[in-house]
Amino acid sequence: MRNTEQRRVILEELVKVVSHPTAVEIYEMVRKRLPRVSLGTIYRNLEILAQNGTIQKLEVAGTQKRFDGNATRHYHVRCLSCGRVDDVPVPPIAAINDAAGEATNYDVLWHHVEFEGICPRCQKGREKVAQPGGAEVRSNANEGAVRLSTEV
Amino acid sequence: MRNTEQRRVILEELVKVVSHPTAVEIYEMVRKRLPRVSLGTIYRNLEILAQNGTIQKLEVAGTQKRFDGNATRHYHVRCLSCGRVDDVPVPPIAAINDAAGEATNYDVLWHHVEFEGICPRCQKGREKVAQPGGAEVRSNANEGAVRLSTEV
DNA sequence: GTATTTGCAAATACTTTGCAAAACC
DNA sequence: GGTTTTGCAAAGTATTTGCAAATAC
Repeated sequence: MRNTEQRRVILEELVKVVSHPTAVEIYEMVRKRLPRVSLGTIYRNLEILAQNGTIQKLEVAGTQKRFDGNATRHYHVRCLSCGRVDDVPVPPIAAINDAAGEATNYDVLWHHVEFEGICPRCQKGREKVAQPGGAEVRSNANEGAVRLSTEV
Repeated sequence: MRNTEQRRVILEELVKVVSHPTAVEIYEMVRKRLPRVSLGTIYRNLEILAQNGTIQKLEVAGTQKRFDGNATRHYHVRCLSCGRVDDVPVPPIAAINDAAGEATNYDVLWHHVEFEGICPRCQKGREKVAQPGGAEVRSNANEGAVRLSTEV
């Protein structure tokens, strides 16, 4: 895999934010640094990076796929009002894979959890806002950004 | 809401199967009984029935939405090999909503769980089959079809 | 009789792909 | 220099919508 500027910038921008942007949102972010980048390149590279395990492609509710610069598996929560998607810093419950396997005879490998609710902003009256309020910078500050524990 | 034949047949066909068909699969099922039905009508009615709470629109991984004639909330498992989606007869863990709420400051209302693994058929060698093996009739037989307990 | 719903077709939304030129190693 | 990747544009897939005719109540 070649180290192209486009690929590098896409990854840098995605890792920089805690939001879970769509391909088009990433396109807008990258375009500020590489104005001639194309949307096709964004999609191609996000796919490659996801295959790689460098990032995660999220299959959350809604029409667009979202991408997560944190490749460690973790749960997500989606705001029913504004659509934003946040991480849920709670240890994944690996044990339920076995229970599901017994109940279905599937060989269960993993699971995804998507909580739904109302985010703190929307609780404070900013209701029915369609657009998530732009990309937020990833930080280690303690603004609810509890560290994810390792998978159980 | 009017009781049209199309709407009635769509619901009947959906409730009849344990698979979680896509709109196009439902279209094919309904078309056998109402050959002149249109795909637009299928989409419009599935949307109405889901709003209603009569059925569920599932946001599972993949490009197409799937529909579930069982409106009670329950978990699902998806086969990584053939793509089929089955119910997981395990009681939902309502308690984790609170944990997620505390961890994120969201007002968490509910959650969805999607297990992923390999279904019994694919374990037996039928690998890499793209098409789920057709609609299966819903039954109360004990072929793994454990009754779902009520939401906790 | 009137409002809802249908079938049809066109439009929309998101993502993928073909191809020649450019970039990487 | 040969292969991978890019930008661009066109195509593909899933879903939604406008509208006149048909249907339910």
